[in-house]
Amino acid sequence: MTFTTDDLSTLDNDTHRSQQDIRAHNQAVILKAAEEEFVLKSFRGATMQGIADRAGLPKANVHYYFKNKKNLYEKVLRAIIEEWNEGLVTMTVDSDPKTVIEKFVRTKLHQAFAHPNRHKLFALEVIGGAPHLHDFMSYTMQDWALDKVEVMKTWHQQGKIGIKDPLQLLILIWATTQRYAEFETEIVGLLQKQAYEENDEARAAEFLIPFILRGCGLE
Amino acid sequence: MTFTTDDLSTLDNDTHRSQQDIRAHNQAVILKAAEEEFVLKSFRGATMQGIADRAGLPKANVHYYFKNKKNLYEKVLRAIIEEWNEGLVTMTVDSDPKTVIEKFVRTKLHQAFAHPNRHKLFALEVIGGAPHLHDFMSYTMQDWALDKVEVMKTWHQQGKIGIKDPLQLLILIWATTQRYAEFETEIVGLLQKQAYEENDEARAAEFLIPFILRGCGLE
DNA sequence: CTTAAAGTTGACCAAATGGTCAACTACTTT
DNA sequence: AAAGTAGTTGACCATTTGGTCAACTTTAAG
Repeated sequence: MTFTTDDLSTLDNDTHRSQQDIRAHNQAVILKAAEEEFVLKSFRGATMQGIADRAGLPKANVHYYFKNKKNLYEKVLRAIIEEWNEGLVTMTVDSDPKTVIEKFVRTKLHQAFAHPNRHKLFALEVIGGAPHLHDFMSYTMQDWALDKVEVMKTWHQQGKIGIKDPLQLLILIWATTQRYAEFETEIVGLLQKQAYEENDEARAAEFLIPFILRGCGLE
Repeated sequence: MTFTTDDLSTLDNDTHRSQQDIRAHNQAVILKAAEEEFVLKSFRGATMQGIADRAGLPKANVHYYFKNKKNLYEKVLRAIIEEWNEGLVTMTVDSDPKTVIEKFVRTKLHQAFAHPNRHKLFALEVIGGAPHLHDFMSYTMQDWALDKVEVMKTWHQQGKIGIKDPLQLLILIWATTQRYAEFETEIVGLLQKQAYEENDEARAAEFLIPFILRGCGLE
């Protein structure tokens, strides 16, 4: 898939458009609509009609671009995995723990605020037993995680970090960063706002990073 | 509601049972089945037939005890709110931060391991915009949270705690404890197990409590 | 300009599913 | 023991919804 979900409004409806543009544009519009609908209603609750309405297209047109609902859902999930891969931080035995951890937290937090719906969808999947993400979680993610755990264990042996059980640290970092996306509804309420504002990401980072570094015995 | 979901198998099928027992028993069986089905399939994806099968009863019998699907769902949600209320920790300006925070984390963590499905269902609700929990979150929860934030702000002014922005701490504690329930599938995989074992709660506590206390500048 | 290919869309269908109901059985009360 | 109440259940119905299709319009190619 080569299209993007950014800038969906570049092309006018009454201008002549190349078929390539039409494909890319419509697929992107549909994917965005589907993402919203799936987050709000979950897989079974989302309807093709609802997605079509959100995309401003007739239902049959959605089926023209995506074979069926499951296929569309899996295409939406793919974006999640791609973003996950972008968040990988290189972490070796020789890295500086403080630098690496700070960068990792900052990246994850930024992704959470940038694409909350993707994180929500990922969470919905995992909570429901990850039926569509099973392979990804059993291989890609687990391999990456256990490798990083080994690195951090070495750090601990070298006295560079005060964490005996790095898997728990990894879980904590994922939990605390992704939380701002997944529980947006709750947190926005606690902040007594209607939606996140620009500085909320910075406010979270300003709290989280020193907190986690202190927790690791790193300052 | 006065029945409980514990000990569903006390009563034999071929013994004569009082109608009171029958009611309590069947409602409990159905609620438990519904909880599982709703977690796995979400509200719309769960079917009354599926719940009935899981409960080992005909579908019409489920409708005999619960007016309709929405009603059943709301009854399941009620258990969540009740558990939430049990997790409240008294926290006043004069409390000892270390004691209170440790107890709070431990209680929340214990609830997460004891009733993962309830936490998953709560998360599903919040992610989907909390349509059924809106009042609870806007009043009960928010009042409690903002009150505790004020207490912790006072602690900070008194130099008893190194946290300027206690709301973020509250979010972090909820995130890290509830995570073990919500992301059970993922974490169990990372632990390379089929399911949590007895010591996994202790292992999480052993990591989390000192980590959070250090983060708060409390040891 | 003509032919082919791509995109659009209203109408339609089959399956799934929430909910009802009437007939039936099992308990409870007097 | 008889009458009344509570619980059980298969059969049924109306609605929703994923998916198809054929007729139609627009863009591309020769």
